[in-house]
Order: sequence, then structure tokens, then C-alpha cells
Amino acid sequence: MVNSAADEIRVRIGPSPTGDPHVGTAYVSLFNYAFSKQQNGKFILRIEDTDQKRSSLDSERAILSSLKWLGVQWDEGPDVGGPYGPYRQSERLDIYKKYIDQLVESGHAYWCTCSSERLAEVRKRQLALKQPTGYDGHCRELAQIAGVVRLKTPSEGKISFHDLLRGNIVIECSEVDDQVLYKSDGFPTYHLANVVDDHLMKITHVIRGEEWISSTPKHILLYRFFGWQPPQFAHLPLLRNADKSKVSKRKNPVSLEYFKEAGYLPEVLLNFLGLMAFSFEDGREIFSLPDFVQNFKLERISLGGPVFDLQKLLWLNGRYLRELRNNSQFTSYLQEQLFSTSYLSQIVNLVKERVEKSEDFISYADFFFKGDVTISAENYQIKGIEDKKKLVEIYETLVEKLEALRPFDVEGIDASLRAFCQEKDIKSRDLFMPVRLIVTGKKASPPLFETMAVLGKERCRTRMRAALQIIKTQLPA
RNA sequence: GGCCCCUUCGUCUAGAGGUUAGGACGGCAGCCUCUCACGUUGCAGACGCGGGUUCAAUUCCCGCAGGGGUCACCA
Repeated sequence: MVNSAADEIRVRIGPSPTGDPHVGTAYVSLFNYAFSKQQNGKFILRIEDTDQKRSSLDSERAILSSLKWLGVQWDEGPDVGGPYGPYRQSERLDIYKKYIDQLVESGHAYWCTCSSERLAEVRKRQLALKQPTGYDGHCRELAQIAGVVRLKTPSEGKISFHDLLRGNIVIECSEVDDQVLYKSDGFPTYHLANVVDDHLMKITHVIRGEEWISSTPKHILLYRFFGWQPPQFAHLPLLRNADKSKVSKRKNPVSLEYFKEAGYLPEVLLNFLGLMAFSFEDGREIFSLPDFVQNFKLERISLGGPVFDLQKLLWLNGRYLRELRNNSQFTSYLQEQLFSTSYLSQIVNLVKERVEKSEDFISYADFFFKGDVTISAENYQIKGIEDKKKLVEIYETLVEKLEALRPFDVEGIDASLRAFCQEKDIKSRDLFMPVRLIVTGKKASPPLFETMAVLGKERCRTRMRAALQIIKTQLPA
């Protein structure tokens, strides 16, 4: 079987480097990877950093490194290059500009100078009148070159596209907003960049999350206006929390770094993700990545949104550890996972002065190695905060603040925690002790910031979430 | 709320007109065992509702209900 270049399968994953590497990215990557590799196609990684404010190189590095850890290797990407680069959208600005100009010239898009205040007002009015919200077309016929560029959606007709998993999907043009394609900072929005890049990079199949279904008509319109052949679409069901909502970090661990830190094997996570929305014909539930690639079939994807159930993941990890690792492999696994020289030396640095004989190390440093360090809820009280709801809210805000911290280092934690005290009008010593108790389970520990930095973001956040759970269940309202 | 997507045990799923509706996680119980865990055996547990189509619907069609997504100068 020889594929000519023309019908080579090409798929892509387009993570946005705006935070921690997400388990959803891994899930979609896995399916894209399997689909392409099975057909000797190419799997492309494209960094979608068109949100200047939120994107960071740090986040990009973390995402690449997590995906590498998982082993879904891409053929083209910002780090490995390829024939259709650059693979970072922020480096393709001149390309998008060219196409935007073309769209404006052909009358399929227009410049819009409406202020955000006016937009908010229009929206408010529409809401009040129970009308569908969307841009009101104020600048549609104006000849100007300033502000943003919007898509000129036809006022009548239907747009339809075929989804490989769901069949035909039809949407009225009147339901499609005059979406912004080009922002006033000179960056494209997702919609424009994704269509232009998919075309230029010769993407044949767009396999992405279900959340994109409702914006696909805009993309179809763009393909039409450019005169391009759209790729095939397949929208995967979204991973869910236990309550069926879209998986989110407030209700679930979602960072790939968490799974790595917590001691899940990459092949287990991949195996588990492969169980989400997919099943082998022979019912097999334990399989390697090559197995998955070989047996993958779009038609076997089930469409109900799968709940990302940690219990089963845990069981699977146990099986791999028990069955697929002999004693010496297990030993070296522990050595690198838990007792690496670098981790150990950071801890030694913090506890050495307290130790009088070697075994003291264990009692001073146990919490660096443990999973759960929760203690009773009173320990998490903050002086002056009597109200339980208030307490919960404070910790929730704090976790979110720490989650956003990247890099998670001593300076950052220090600044972040102190700023937080200011904001919330809490004395630093009144906050630091309960936080210490949350992350270490002990009153006595090495200096808090250093300890947190060594523990790492994922352990800290997990422990804070666990503490929150304890507060919610144990403390009287 | 408008639009769109979805709907089999608590969870992940098999099933593609006729099955005692199967498996896995979790739960419960037995066995194994110095304990726990592992392992093993067994038990409980599902086709959302209402109409059609059909000799026959979990399976096909239509409604309803429920869940989800989306309505940004975020992706």
C-alpha cells in the first residue's frame, strides 16, 4: 500500500499554551495519533498561541514535554520542524494578514470599530428582548480599515457539514454570528488561524472535541469563501466530571503533570484514555499504544460523553505495576519516580539541619513522599475567618491562584501568598500555618515556600483540594 | 433562553430486529491467607418515557424528558 502525497492522511492537534497540559489534549492527541499512524499518515502538532495575553512559552514547553512523556510523537511541530512550518501560530501572522485582506477585498469580511461598551450594550438589549445574542451588523457596510475584522455571514440559507461520527449537521445562517476573525492586536482568532493553517498544512481530517461543533459552520463558510476544500470532520465526545459536566480542574485532576507526579504510568493513562469512548472489537481492555493504533476505528467510537473515572484508572495502574514490572524494574521505577537524586537532595537541603540520625529523616520528610496528608478540619481554620463559606471561598481562590503560577518556584509562591494575604486582608502568619498544615499535615516543617516549591504544584494543589473536601464535610456550617 | 450534540448497570462499555442484554471498574459475599493487599469464585446492578414501523423492538422513525456543548477582540 503506497500512499501518494496527495492522499496522505494528515491530522493535527492544536494545543493552546495557556496553562497546564490538559488531559483532554492527551485524549484528543491519542485519537488523532492512532487515526493517522494506522494509515501511515502524519500527526502534526501546532501551537495555537493566538491569545497573546494568556499564552506563554513555559506552558508550551510543559505541553510538549507532557505529550512526549505520554509517547504520542508528532511528525511535524515547532520543535521538530516540517515542510509546512512555522508550527507556532504567533509566527505566522503575516500569512493570516494576507488572507484577511483577501477576505475583506472579496467582500466576505469587514472591519469593525465597535467598542466593547457598545457590544456589551447590544448584547444586553438582545438578552432583554430575549433575542439571540450576536453582533448586530453595525459596521457591515462601512468602508474603514481599523479595529477588528469580522466574518460577513450570509443572512440567509443553511450551512451543512458532514461529521464522520454524527452524520450531517445543518445550521441556519441566521444562527451564525459575524465572528471576529482578526483582532485589533494583529492576531487572528482561532477560527481564521485554524482554517488557514489546516488548509496550508494540508490537513485531511480534523478530529477534535465536541465543543467545536457549533463553530464549525463558521469554518465551513471560510473554506467556501477562500474556495478551499474543507477537511473531514470528526467531533469526539467530551471527557466529563462525575456530574457529567465537561471535565474541569475544579472537579477533577486534569493536568498531565498531576498524573505524572502522582505516579501514574504514561502507558496506563494512554490505555485508560483509549477506553474512553472507544472499545476493542474483542473486548480487550488492556492494550499498548501500538495495539490501539492497530485496532482503532472511527466507527467504534461511542458518542455518549465518558466520565473520567479515577477509580478505574487507579486499578489499571496497579495492574500494570504488578504484572508488567518485575521486582528490579519496579525498584528502578521507584528510584526515579519517588527517590530520585534530585528530589532527595532538594529535601535533604531542607531537613538536614534537623536530623540527628538517619532515620529522623523519615519523620521529618515523610510528607514529601506520601499521597494523602489530610488531618482534621479544625487545623485548616484561619484566625478571624469564622464563616465556613468564606473559608472555603478563600482556599478555593488560593488554589486557583497557585494553579496559575508558572513556574512554581519559591519567589513566585512567596509573592503570590503574600499578595493573597493583602487582597484578603489576612495576616500572613494567620494564613501560613493553616497552609503549612494543609500541604504537610504537620505544624512543624521546613520553611513553607521552600517546602511547597519542592513538593511541586501538583502535590500542593491536590492537598489543598483534599483539605477543602475535609472542610466541606467536617466543619459545621 | 436560542441553536446544536448525546442517552444500555453507580462508572467505562459490548450489542447494529428475535440474546437468560455480555464484559470491566466499583460494591457485597465466599475462598486463599498470620493480617492487609493481590488472586480467585459468586451475588446484586442497566436498555429514560410515550407513540409509531414490524410477526417481533434495547436495536429503526417521531415526539417528550433528561444530560451536555455553544452563544468572547479564549481556544
